[in-house]
Amino acid sequence: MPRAERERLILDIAGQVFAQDGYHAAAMDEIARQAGISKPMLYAYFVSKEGLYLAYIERTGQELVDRLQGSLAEPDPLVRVQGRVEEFLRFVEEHRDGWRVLFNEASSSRPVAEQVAELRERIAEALSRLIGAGIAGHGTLDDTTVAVVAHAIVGAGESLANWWLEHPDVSRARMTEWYSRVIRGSLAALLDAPPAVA
Amino acid sequence: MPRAERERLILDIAGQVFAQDGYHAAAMDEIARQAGISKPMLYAYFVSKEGLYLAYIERTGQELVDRLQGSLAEPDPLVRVQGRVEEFLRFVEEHRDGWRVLFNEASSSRPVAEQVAELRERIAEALSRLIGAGIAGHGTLDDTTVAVVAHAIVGAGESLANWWLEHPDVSRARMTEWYSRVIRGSLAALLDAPPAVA
Amino acid sequence: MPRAERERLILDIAGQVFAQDGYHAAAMDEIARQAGISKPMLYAYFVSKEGLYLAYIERTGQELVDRLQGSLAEPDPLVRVQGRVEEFLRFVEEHRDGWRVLFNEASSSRPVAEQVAELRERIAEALSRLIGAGIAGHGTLDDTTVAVVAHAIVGAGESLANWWLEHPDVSRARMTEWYSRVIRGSLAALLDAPPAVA
Amino acid sequence: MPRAERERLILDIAGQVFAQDGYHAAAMDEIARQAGISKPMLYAYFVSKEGLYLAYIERTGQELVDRLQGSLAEPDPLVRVQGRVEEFLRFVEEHRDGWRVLFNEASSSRPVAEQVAELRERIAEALSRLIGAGIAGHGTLDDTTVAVVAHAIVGAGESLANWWLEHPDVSRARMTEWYSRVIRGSLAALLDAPPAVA
DNA sequence: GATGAATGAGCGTTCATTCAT
DNA sequence: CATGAATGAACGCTCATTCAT
Repeated sequence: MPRAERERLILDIAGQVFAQDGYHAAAMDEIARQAGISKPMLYAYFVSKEGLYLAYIERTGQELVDRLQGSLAEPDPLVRVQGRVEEFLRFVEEHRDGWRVLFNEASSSRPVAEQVAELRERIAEALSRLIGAGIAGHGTLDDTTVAVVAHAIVGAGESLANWWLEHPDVSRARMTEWYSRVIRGSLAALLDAPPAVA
Repeated sequence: MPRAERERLILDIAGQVFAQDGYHAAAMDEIARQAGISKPMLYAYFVSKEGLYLAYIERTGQELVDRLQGSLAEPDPLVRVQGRVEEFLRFVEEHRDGWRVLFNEASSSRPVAEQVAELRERIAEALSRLIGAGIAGHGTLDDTTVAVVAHAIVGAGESLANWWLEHPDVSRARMTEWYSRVIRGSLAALLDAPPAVA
Repeated sequence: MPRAERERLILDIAGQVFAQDGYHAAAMDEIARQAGISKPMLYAYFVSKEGLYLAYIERTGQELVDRLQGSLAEPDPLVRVQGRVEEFLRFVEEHRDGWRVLFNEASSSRPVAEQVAELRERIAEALSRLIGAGIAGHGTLDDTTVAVVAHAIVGAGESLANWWLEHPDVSRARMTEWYSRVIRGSLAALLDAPPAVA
Repeated sequence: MPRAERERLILDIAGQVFAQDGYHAAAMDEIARQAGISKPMLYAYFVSKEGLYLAYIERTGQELVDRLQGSLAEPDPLVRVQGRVEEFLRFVEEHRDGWRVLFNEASSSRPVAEQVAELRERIAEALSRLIGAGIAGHGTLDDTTVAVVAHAIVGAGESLANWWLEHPDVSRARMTEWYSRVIRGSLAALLDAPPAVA
């Protein structure tokens, strides 16, 4: 089995275990066993438990970012927002483990927390660009305001996704509609009037 | 030193340590040392590490909930929202440790995770009631939609609070304004039109 | 409450707890609580956990020895043996806790083990004297042989008593008969012929 | 070193420590140190302190039972009894630690106490069978009487063995003779006449 | 390249024992 | 005289990590 493939396999398993047990409770023994390799191999591939965790977050986070940055070709901003939102919710649907690991367990160790924080930042930035493009023609927002609303939107999305995980009978379409409206409403409310000065 | 006071002191210290190291990495030895008492005392007061953690979450969460549920007397919903938001941000300002423990570290052990999840739920419900009262006269929202937007607002608030912690030079007034607008905008956008059906 | 009486009370409680939980698992906290006094008092009376245990063994053992050494007036050795045996079994019946503590938990700490061993020795010696008197006229046994058979008889009695505790429906009369026969038979067998030389 | 051999080694060491300190006072650290392995290995082999103790009791008890149940071929019951007694005393001689652990420390934890009690029962039962076979032709004893005398004999043996451990200059031959006589005498005395009825 | 076997270091918890009052 | 409050010292157990093969 080529190295890259085995790496992927291990990360998949690790994600499951991390999602189920949490970072600390997850045991390297268990991951190695489920992956069908020996513990020294695990260490050869990922150096340490933290390394494994970071690699998983990196891979999963990258995929999320990729989805969110997918085609911006769509001209209608409204449709564009809905498209992104749907991609996001698809990700949550398809990567429940990844989602849980990324957004339900920020803490753990310092470097892990930082990497997760950085990922959030990247997502917020990507979102900020979308917002910048989206509001063109409807007004202007200074950079800080854009960053803030981007974080608000990211946070709302996290929370909605978690709510959705516990209400799986709600359709993706409804979630998309709700989340899209929250986004549009938030933006509109901020464009509506200049923010209070400090 | 009377028992109640010492209890408070210990919880304060514990909050610091939990916020800094995370639940698992936090050591009872360290907490006892910083609190200036012996480990057996720690156990006499809080039974177990989990007990200590839960007590901290309980106390801190209760205070947050209290603040959010403070006087609803204000008739103008707009002002009312801003009042709540400001209370919330004050809490974050004054209880940075508590905030971190409550909202950056959901996982840990099962009972702990449950207690934190329950707290989020209580906040979302309190918010739902506020929303229900707030939109009276502007339209109607079915219960699910209210719950969803409540969670979106809670998530946005979490995210904004975390952003703020890393940009402490931004004034509370600006944060209040932004967050209030996000809330109003989200509500308005959902009232605007019926949500998509499943 | 006079000191002596309280001492007795404490020992009674301690015996219950020791019998139920064993030496190590028995907690001074528990004993103090059940005795209705504070822990420092417990220590004032008995110095240490071991001291308390030793005091209990001393008191209980003494009572057992006293019973075994009761009136030797009875001229008929057969009746005398049966009398002693019945006293012994009465003790077991009336002091189940004491019996358990004395004979089911020899080990624990070194000094405790020694005290229990010494008690056994005292009982065996008392028995040896009985034996010496009893066999007068039926032959002679050297001192070592007497000591050995005394220990055999003591051990048989312990074992029978424990068996009895688990078969409480068997009457004391039957037990007395059996044990008496074992004793007489053992003695007879040793008198029967000179023991092998070393 | 093959696993089985190390297992044996560890059990030997554990027996020494348990015999010397008693179950509770014996520390896993100490056992590991004396066995020249690390504590985690100890746990890998025996799961827990209790597991180690039970394994030791199991092994040692099994050997004792095996010895007691050795060849019954000998036709002469008198010789047969002496053979068994000698085996028993050999066991005590060769496994002083094991003897102490098995018969001087019943208590400890519940499962341990049960296992030791069960072992005693097995020995008494084995003995009961021997007795049943031995008295054939000399009379009859009801089952309860046989069980009782078996327990008496076991108890006498325990006590004699303990006495012997403190008088090591006495030869095994003398002990064998004494114990055999006690056994024969006890049986004879019970056969002699029907036991008193309850 | 791969692993079975091994461990260092640390954590939560308990309890006999003792001050300060 | 009596105690509530406090602790030092262990102990059982676990797990990420690494040699020796």
